[in-house]
Amino acid sequence: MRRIAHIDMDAFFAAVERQRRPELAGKPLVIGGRGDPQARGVVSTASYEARRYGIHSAMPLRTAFRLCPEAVFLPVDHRAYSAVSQKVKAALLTVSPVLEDAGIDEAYLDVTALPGSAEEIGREIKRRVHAATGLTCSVGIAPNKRLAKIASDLQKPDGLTILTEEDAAGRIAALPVRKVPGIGPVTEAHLARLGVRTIGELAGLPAARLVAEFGAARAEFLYEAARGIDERELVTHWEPKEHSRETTFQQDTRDVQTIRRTIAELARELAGELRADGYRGRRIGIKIRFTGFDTHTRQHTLAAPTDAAEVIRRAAFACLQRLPLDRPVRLVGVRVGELEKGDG
DNA sequence: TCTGGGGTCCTATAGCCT
DNA sequence: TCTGAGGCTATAGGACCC
Repeated sequence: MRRIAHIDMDAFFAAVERQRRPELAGKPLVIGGRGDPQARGVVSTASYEARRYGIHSAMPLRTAFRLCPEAVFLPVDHRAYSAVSQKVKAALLTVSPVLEDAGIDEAYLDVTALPGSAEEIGREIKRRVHAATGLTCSVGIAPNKRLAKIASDLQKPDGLTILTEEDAAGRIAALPVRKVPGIGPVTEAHLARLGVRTIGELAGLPAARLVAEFGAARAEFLYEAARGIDERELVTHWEPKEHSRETTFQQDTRDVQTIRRTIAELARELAGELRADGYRGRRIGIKIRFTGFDTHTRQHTLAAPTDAAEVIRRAAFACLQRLPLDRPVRLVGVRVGELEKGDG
């Protein structure tokens, strides 16, 4: 039987900000966008004090401001959080060498081979993360990744939750299906139309019904998720498949020159990033989001991979020609895919 | 009224080939 | 030559994640 730990940092961005600005202690704190609650942007992290006002991740900053005007709003400082994130991952690697990086504030650890009870291992993980960073995290330990992630979410902040093979099914049955990582608002609504709201009810749906409603691949995922089945191994090495840059205008624009200039800038930034990371890509794409969130993409595959701003810009402009700009534009993005490790 | 930016993966469709 | 099945690739869109 495997033993997988999922580690989730508590209100990570807010915790890092509070650590370097102790005067923020105890205040509702909202991290997101440029830190201007009147500008376009969404909440990346809300401190627990801010959550009491109903503020949560992905909420527009303007809405958060309306809910709690006295909250402190700060811009996202990705570099600072990445630096702390590296310390967290380094601390975790002292516990077990089998680590999957699952984002800036979470990770999976395979702790199967370690001696001691799950409780002891969980406490040791939390102790080492705190010793390295001064921050708290929530930990879930279970027989697989999916259950470990569900477990880490059951008690937070600063929680430790163990799910065993025997009690897992019983303890997740009453949870809403939304607690399963991979079930989002669309699948949740679809299941609700079938009268399914909890993981236990999902487990009651016949496999054939799932296939009819969701298609084979999705049905298999739902079938296994409902039963706590997950044989996926940890992914300990990862290479990026694409790089992209996008930006939302503070006000929607119909001005083609603004759109072209922005695409050119994004292409230049993207090229710099590719060169810094040592990648070249063959697939160049653009994304245009119109007023009303109507989003379109166009892409083109080059004969040879590139990391040159000029080549990316030209291909992006060619893609742009294929989209009629007949409405105000909210967002533009540039993407480079089919990446390969460049040789200079 | 609103709804970021960086990604991954899956699906549908169309064209081409055998 | 026509028709059709199935595989493969390129493209566009969408769901989901942090």
